Amino acid sequence: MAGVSQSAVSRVYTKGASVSAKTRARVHHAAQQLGYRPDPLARTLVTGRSRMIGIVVGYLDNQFYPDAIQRLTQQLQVCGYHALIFMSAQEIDNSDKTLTEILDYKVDGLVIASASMSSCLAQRCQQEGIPVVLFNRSQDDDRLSAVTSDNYSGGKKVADHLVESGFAKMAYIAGREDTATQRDREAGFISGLVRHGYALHSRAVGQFTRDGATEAALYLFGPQRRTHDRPDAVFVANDHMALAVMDAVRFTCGLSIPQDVAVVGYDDVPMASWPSYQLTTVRQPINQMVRETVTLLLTAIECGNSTAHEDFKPRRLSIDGPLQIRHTTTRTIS
Amino acid sequence: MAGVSQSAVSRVYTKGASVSAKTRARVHHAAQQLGYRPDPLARTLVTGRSRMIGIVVGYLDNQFYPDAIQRLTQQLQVCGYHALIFMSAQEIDNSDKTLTEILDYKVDGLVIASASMSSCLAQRCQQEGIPVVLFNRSQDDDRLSAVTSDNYSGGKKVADHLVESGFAKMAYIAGREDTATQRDREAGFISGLVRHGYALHSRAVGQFTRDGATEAALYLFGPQRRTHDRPDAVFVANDHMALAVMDAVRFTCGLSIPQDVAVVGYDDVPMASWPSYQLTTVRQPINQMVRETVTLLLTAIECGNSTAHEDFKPRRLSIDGPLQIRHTTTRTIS
DNA sequence: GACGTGTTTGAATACGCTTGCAGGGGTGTG
DNA sequence: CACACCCCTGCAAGCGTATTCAAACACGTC
Repeated sequence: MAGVSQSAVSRVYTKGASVSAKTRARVHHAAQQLGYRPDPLARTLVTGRSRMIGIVVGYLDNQFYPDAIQRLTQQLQVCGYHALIFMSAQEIDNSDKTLTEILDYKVDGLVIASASMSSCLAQRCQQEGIPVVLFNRSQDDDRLSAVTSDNYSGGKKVADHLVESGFAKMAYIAGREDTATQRDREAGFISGLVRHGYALHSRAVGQFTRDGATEAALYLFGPQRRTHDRPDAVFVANDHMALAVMDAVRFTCGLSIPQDVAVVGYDDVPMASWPSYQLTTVRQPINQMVRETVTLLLTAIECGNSTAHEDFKPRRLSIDGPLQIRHTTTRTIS
Repeated sequence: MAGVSQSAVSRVYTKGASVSAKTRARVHHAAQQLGYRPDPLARTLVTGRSRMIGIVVGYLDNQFYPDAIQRLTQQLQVCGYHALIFMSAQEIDNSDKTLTEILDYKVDGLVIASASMSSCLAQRCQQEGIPVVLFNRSQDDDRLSAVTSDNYSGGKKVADHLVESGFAKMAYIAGREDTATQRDREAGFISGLVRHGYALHSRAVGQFTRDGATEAALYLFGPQRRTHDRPDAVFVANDHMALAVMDAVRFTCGLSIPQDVAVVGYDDVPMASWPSYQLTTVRQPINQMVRETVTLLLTAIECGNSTAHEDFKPRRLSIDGPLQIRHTTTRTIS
């Protein structure tokens, strides 16, 4: 040491502590020379707060998630928190192991962005006293905070656009049926169609996976379909699947987009704007969603810390996102 | 407590400790009822080992990295370690902040997969006593372990394939010039060309970014090029850029692949096999690379733990990967 | 029953930090 | 000068675990 007691040192590195300018300078100087830096782990041990936020994510194939993780991480870093990323394998028996792992690491809060994570799991975390925010995923249980884009309104916008563009036989390719995200997008879409006097022409399920979407596309547009029985537009529950659908439609079914079929996705992942796809899609306002998620989570953390952690009301935000119109729905008038 | 001392409990949860079957049973039973589980943080505090591995990555736009992270995480989990992911913003002044953050979290080891991380940073970590393995990235400093695919041999295979397929005016689009990965791929490619009596026709730099690659493609294939001065094949330093090149070549330059230009990439990311691209590329044997990386790292950790941590020899592995031939280089004989 | 051997066990200490508490020195007021 | 008051500071008690050390114990043997 160089001059003072150990508690003085601690206070230098604690935000709201009272230290004279003189000792602070001395400590800083000594720390510089010794290369000393306070150990956050030991700090966690005594304060109970780790300044780590867990991010639970299912898979990274869908470019939307790497993108979201990247922004979440950065935003958290700005607020002095660090992200701890958990990959929840989609197997069910594993989810319990994941849970205990998360609790082990004493994260201060949790962002769950994985549709494959059982819903009770989130609840259990919440009950253990750590705040949870669902990201791009909602749930019936309204004790959980959630941030999503406005899926219902998004679906509706797609319907409006397709009708206005002159398409008539609208199909839908669904994600996993057990997710609210999927339900809302479809409900919005169908309600939009109905409002214009249309009904859903046909439907298939793609499970949010590329393979599932490919299969669904083959079902809707494969050679077994007669031309008059074939949809002339399809809304796919997310971009990850929509890109697969475009590939299948073009290269397996030999149809052209948008002349034979219009395609619309949801998310506006980077690839959607690539020249090979030029996919019309509903943009998720990801920056805003990330900001809200972090705000919500940190508020809950502060709140739970200062008082009994029951007084914080969970909120469910759904943020409106614009329809990004690109080539897959713009018919060249011939 | 239910019956025994605290040290006994500790021993129950420590691997090589001697506990009678009776106490073990009693402790387990009590733990079950109390919902007790040992706190890994407190354990870390006293043992100095956290069972966490840091993964440093620059950006996730290039699908290769999410993919790698996913596999690394899983592989580490199997070995009882957990991955802590650090996103190093590419700004230089930030890298120092990143470093201290990493050291703060007392990771047992580090995988660096970010080309944007200054090389001295890795060294400093190494000097602090935490083992480092470079992933998909090599370096002149041979005190650092590294796992890469055999970039030189990969480049050579590309040259062989292009020559054998009858292409003659070979161009190359480079990544960031300051990376060994880039240098090796180019050197292998050129040496391969030379061996067949060819020379590099032209060259541009894409900086491993999509925008950079687009620009490079425009330089090589834009309208200012006369047909006779235009390459008929281009090897791009990675798939992420190669996809951008394909888009630019097709949609901006109006050329067709592979009739006007053949394109080859490196990595074999999932998108390379999508019907829209069908990109010929050198496959990175990612599973094997991940396995080796984890093995190397864990060995170093064990080693450094048992003895003075200087006896572990850094190793540099480069694993051979096959050329995946697809449509972008298969000229239909007309 | 005494003794040696090997296995369990508990008490004590350390890990690096925070924080409540009380004492010490300064300042302003009566 | 005495008093109250406030700002700093050091002391000491933890936080939940691993680990050393010596004591306790079980068992087999002579």
